[in-house]
Amino acid sequence: MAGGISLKELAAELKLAPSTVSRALNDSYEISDATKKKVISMAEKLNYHANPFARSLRENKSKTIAVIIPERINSFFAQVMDGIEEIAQEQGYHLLVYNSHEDVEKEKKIVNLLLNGRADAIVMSVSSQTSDISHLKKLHDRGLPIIFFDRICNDIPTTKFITNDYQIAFDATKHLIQQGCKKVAFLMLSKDLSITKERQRGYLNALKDEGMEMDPAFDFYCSHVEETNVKLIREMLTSPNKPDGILASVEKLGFATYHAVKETNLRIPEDLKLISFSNSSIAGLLNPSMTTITQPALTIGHECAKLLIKKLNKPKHYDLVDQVITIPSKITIRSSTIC
Amino acid sequence: MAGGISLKELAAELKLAPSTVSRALNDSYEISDATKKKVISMAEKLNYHANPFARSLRENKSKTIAVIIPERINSFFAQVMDGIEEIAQEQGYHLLVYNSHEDVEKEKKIVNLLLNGRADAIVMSVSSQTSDISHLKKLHDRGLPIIFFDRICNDIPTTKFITNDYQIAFDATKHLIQQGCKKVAFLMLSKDLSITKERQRGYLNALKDEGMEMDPAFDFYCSHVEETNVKLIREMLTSPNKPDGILASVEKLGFATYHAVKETNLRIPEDLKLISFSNSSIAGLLNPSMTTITQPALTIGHECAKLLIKKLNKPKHYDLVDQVITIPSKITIRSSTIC
DNA sequence: AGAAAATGCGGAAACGATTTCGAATTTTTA
DNA sequence: TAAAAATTCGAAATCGTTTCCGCATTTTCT
Repeated sequence: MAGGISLKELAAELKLAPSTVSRALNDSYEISDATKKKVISMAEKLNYHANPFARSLRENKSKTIAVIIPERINSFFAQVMDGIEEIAQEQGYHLLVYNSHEDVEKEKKIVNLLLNGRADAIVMSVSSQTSDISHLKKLHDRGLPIIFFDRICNDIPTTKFITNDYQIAFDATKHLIQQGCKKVAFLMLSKDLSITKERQRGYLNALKDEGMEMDPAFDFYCSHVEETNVKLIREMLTSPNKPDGILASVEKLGFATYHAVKETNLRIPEDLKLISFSNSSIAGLLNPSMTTITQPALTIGHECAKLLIKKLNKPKHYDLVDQVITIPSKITIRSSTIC
Repeated sequence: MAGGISLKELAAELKLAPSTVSRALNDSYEISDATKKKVISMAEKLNYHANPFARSLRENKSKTIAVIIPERINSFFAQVMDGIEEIAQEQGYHLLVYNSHEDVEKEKKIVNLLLNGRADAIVMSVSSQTSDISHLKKLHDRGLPIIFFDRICNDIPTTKFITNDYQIAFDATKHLIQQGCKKVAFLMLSKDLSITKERQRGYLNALKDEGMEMDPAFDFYCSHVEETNVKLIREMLTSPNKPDGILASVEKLGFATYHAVKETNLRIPEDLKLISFSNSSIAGLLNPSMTTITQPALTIGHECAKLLIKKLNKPKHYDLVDQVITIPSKITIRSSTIC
């Protein structure tokens, strides 16, 4: 820093030893209240700020948490980020944020960047392309605390936070069927994703539970290219064997369906009922408004950060045990599923 | 780090001096190719990673840029972030991200956090509450490079990136009038914001240019509380003296207007025409689809990062001269402004 | 061939904080 | 009042890099 003053200079100004000044600023019991006052007021007067790198070097911790998300323009991830930041900030932690853009190669690069200890811990949701997890294993093997949320890695023994993916997808599918859907399709990003597996399981079990056959054509894989998805969905919706209900396993596919329905003579909800995972407040603005599965994004962020910081503050007392913690979602029924 | 090996240990393993190893890894001309090879291969074998804090301490730079935005759930800011990250990553910079939540007190806290040199530079867009800028002045006076975008601080002599706020608001207002609007209202967040000043100027000048009187009731200040805004806008829209056109100066107010219009017998665009600043792809999904002013968010992010990194890499050769760089927006005409 | 320059590397200081160890002074205790 | 204990502070080591300075050895030049 340009005008920065060091501890040593501050000590000289006070005619004290650097060790004394350091202790005074850290409120050590070894220092008298009198000198503490002196030191603190002089520090303020001279605008002293401890160099974070010197401290990190010495203490071997950076008070920094890295967060890796697969996309930024996504209300769910944005809310989780807000939740993490809220807790982190009140605990004096800083956030290093990375966007993998659903690209496993980018994700690997980011992970490699974090191998040097720049961050004390990691919170992440994997990209939809991530099936090989050796890069994440390496991180974990190095002893870096890591927590997954939403799109988790079951093979890495640590704590994960998710929503009740299976149950809520089950409920959502049931809801569609109850509203009269005979042919329900399931839209997903990638079969490797933990969330698609669980949500798909809920979808399939709901079908089975209702004695409905499952049409393989309705297991609908999408890409991460918006235009392609819209085109594919539209093709499905205009084919002879078209579904009359859709469960979109991620927000972007819900919106893509609305896009696809436009320039089509299909009507929602009369011809097609739609329910989608989404945390966007805009769902209620669409016409017809969209029935959504809303994840507890802020809470997930809070819990991730709380647990991680507990672990970081007392490494011996807390452990990131290998478990999956579930925080339930809520279904908000709107016009896209009821005539 | 747990399994981390230090430069000294690596040097011992190689039977070389730490200085030599450091130079070899940094590709110094003083080291022969032979030993460079040896050092590099051994470093890879032993999984050596340079401690970033030791380096930062020594070099007095952190390869880190702090970004402060007023809200995260906002397609414009999210896109700018993506743009910044793209350039930053390819130049080896990390991003520390903070959300001020439109709260000037939070903004001050964040800024104070950055006074210790944790970040080499700052990119920011101020909160809507920010009128006193002493905290930002302090930052700048300390010599920390700082760049503003969108919501800028004219009183701080540095480079700022904005869009053609005046002109595009002028054009948008003209567009509304051309579509038959007689009474156009202007929705804004806070009068202190640089963007509202410019956009309002464009709006007012367009009215004047068309010989239209400006009704003070149509200068419409909103809060940052979503529900309040919706209520206020609805009241305006159902009052005797109601506008037939609206220019929303930020995305969230455009959406709030759609919300307000619901549960009202007003029709867009027949009774009310609306154009809003927005970078959301969902604008096209609304019914009727929303005419928007789309800012070059990604480009703004790119340019901020490029300039800042140029400055950081060659502090002597580049300066953050006191100027405002304008990158034009585009109006995307959709159904909310044409019958 | 002898001086000058270039090459290749090691030693040690420095960055700015924290902390261990120790010492001096003051207070308490017997 | 002498000894023990508590209080308060200083000197120096340490974290892991980078870099200034120095020193051989080899190469180049005249």
